[in-house]
Amino acid sequence: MSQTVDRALSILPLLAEGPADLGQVADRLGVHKSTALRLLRTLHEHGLVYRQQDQRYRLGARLFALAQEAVENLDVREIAHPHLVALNEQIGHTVHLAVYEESEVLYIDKVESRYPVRMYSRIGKPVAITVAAVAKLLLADLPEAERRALAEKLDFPMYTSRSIPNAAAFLKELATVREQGWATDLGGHEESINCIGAPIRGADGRVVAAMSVSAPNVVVTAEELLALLPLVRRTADVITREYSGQAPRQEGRA
Amino acid sequence: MSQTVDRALSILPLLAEGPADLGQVADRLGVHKSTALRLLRTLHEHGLVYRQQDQRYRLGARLFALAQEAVENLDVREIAHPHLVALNEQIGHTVHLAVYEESEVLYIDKVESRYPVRMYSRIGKPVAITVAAVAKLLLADLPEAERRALAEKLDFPMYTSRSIPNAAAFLKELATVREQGWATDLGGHEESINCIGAPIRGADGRVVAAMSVSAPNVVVTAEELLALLPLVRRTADVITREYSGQAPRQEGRA
DNA sequence: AATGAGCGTTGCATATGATGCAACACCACG
DNA sequence: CGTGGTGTTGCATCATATGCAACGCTCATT
Repeated sequence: MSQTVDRALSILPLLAEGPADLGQVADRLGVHKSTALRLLRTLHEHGLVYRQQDQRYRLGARLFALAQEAVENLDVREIAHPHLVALNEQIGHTVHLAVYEESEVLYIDKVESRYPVRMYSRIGKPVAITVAAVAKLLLADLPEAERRALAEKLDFPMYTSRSIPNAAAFLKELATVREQGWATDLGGHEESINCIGAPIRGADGRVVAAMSVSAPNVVVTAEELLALLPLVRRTADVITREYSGQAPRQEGRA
Repeated sequence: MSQTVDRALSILPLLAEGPADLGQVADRLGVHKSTALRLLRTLHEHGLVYRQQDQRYRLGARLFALAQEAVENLDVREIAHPHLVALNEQIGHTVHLAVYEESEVLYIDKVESRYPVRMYSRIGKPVAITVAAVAKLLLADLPEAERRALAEKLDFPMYTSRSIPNAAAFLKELATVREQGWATDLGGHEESINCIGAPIRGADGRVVAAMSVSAPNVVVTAEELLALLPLVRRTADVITREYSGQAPRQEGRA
């Protein structure tokens, strides 16, 4: 809609691939160097882009700060967090919280199992949308049309032999998930990892987030993990109740 | 430099404070609603902004993805990470990695303590720049003029009675840190938390990052923590060697 | 039901502001 | 001491962002 802004923003994903110099940016944008320079300068002033010693540009620090603040303002996350921690303390495995947005599913919180300390950095990473339990839960609740459209658009990479192979199978799986109110991923993403998940709903009954528990089958078998399902669903329900409870997001700040 | 882009980008920090509707955005930008609409639409197309059901805008998912990719492209981080993990396994406390950029110091990696008492910090979060050990290390290496200018510009909040109170004391502390090649923060940010840190240098000898170990004094006393200093410094040196790696050219810094 | 207030949205005329050009400055390299 | 590759600046042109006013919609009020 706004050409100038559009061009400027196009620089960001470009730099996400790695640092680039002025000429490269100008070329990839298809604009004059001087134009690219002005855009980069503006991005720079806002801290979204940083210029390293060799004069090349890369993504800047404010990006983190923004993503940071954004995630902290998500009220589902805030409400859910203590419950996720409690669940984690009880059963020990990794617990995830995810939301759906603009054809992507992404983790917005994670509590690590007591295993080798993993990176915080997976938060924000797009989820394997065709196989993850949380993805199934979130997509299963989309309106029919949107669900169908999305399924058509997706790729179905065969991470493992048990990955969901195509749109038809995917839609069928979503129907099941929708029906039963919980979801699994049994080795569909990584051969040895199983997940079980349950939905968190808003006051209107729509699914606003999904949580899951993941564990490698060297630790617990799929059956043992499934035995935890009632506990997981109960946790999700508690969060749902608190989230849809009153109306704590009635007003922002002023 | 580019007014349109400038305005568009100004929307991001504004939304970081919390969701806002079109009118609010237009007001705070001082532009017509229709203008704000176009800017928001452009931001939306790039996924930086998301429109929730109530039509209000908030920061979008791509922001995470970008921050994600950005941090993954930092080579210091990549090289340092395994060493940080190893150090954490050896001593158990929380380990941080931070860089300086544009008058801010921010964490780019963190390995959690194995102890139940954890420190609140987040990757991407700006560090308390006047007191943190990593901040001292990074700032101590700035050119004289820049260091002085920055010190003048800073606020010196008294987080605790041991916080550094003013620019003069700060510059003095930086001189010490510069001299000795390591830094501490003994209860300067939170009364009960101590940190020790060491610098990581590039091939030219300039400090490119800083690492620290933090522990609450209910777990280890400051003296016990300081006893770990040689270990921390050694780790930092190993990272430095690997990072400034290939060309074993002796640096020209004295 | 009817009315109106408050919000987001659209098309359009205007001139602001973004653009590409060409010339310049700088550095590294031969 | 040139020469080719950078990044940078000032400027004339016109593309493009802007504000306006009118419209459509939803919701609350009567």
